[in-house]
Amino acid sequence: MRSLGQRIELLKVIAHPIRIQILEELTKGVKCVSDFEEFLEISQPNISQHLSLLRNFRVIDYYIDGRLRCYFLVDPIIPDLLELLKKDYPDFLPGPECCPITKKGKYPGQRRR
Amino acid sequence: MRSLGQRIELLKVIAHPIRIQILEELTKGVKCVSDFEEFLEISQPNISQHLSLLRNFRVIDYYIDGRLRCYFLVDPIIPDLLELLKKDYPDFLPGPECCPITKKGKYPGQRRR
DNA sequence: TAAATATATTCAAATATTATTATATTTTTA
DNA sequence: TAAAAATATAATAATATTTGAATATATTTA
Repeated sequence: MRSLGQRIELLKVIAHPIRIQILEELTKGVKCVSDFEEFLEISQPNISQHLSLLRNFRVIDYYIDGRLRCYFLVDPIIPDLLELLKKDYPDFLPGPECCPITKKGKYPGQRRR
Repeated sequence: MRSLGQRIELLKVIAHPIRIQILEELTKGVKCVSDFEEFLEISQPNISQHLSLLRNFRVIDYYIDGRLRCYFLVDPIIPDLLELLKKDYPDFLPGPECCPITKKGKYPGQRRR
């Protein structure tokens, strides 16, 4: 199991609009840098920086084909995580019994003092 | 379904060592601020700051019991997300066919030029 | 009603993340 | 072999996040 630190690290790595799009794309298969240039509206160096960050955290890796770098997913949690984030949920969990709209209620734990 | 922006926002909110611990604790039930003080090694104002951030993003809410504020989970994705992050996975996904250890291979997409 | 308790708010300082710009590297092609 | 193509790296500037310190608010208790 991932440590707390590793879980946070992973979340931080994914929590970026460019990187999450890169990962979404890679769940569909191998892609090289210029493939990303086609749909990401940022500069090539910036794409490379995000790819290299993802690689440093072992989320993706690449192989070389001539002058292309072909990137692919490595961390197996990624597809599940991206899918879960897109899942439909009700607006909120059922509130605790003691939680009326008035925001008044009784504390369920041991009361101190 | 959450928009891309909402998904990122959610990930960023969770991707913090204190906040993820707060959320883990809240999956077990209602907790007030001084409950958190017992196991988080940070100042009370700092705890309140994180709680208020979580509330601003509609991840948690609270009700009032006298001078206690009793916090609880609101966003239903949280328990699933925290559970997924703790799930055991193999070290990596099976690599693409064309990816030997040598990092050499053939690009599977349309080759440009 | 004054003191104590529980918690929140505000602002500034410290730190971390991200984007930009310029340049470098490697491989292929003419 | 020089130029073009594909990509990476490094340094800096811009921006966002986090913490710390001081203080404020509301409720209960003595």
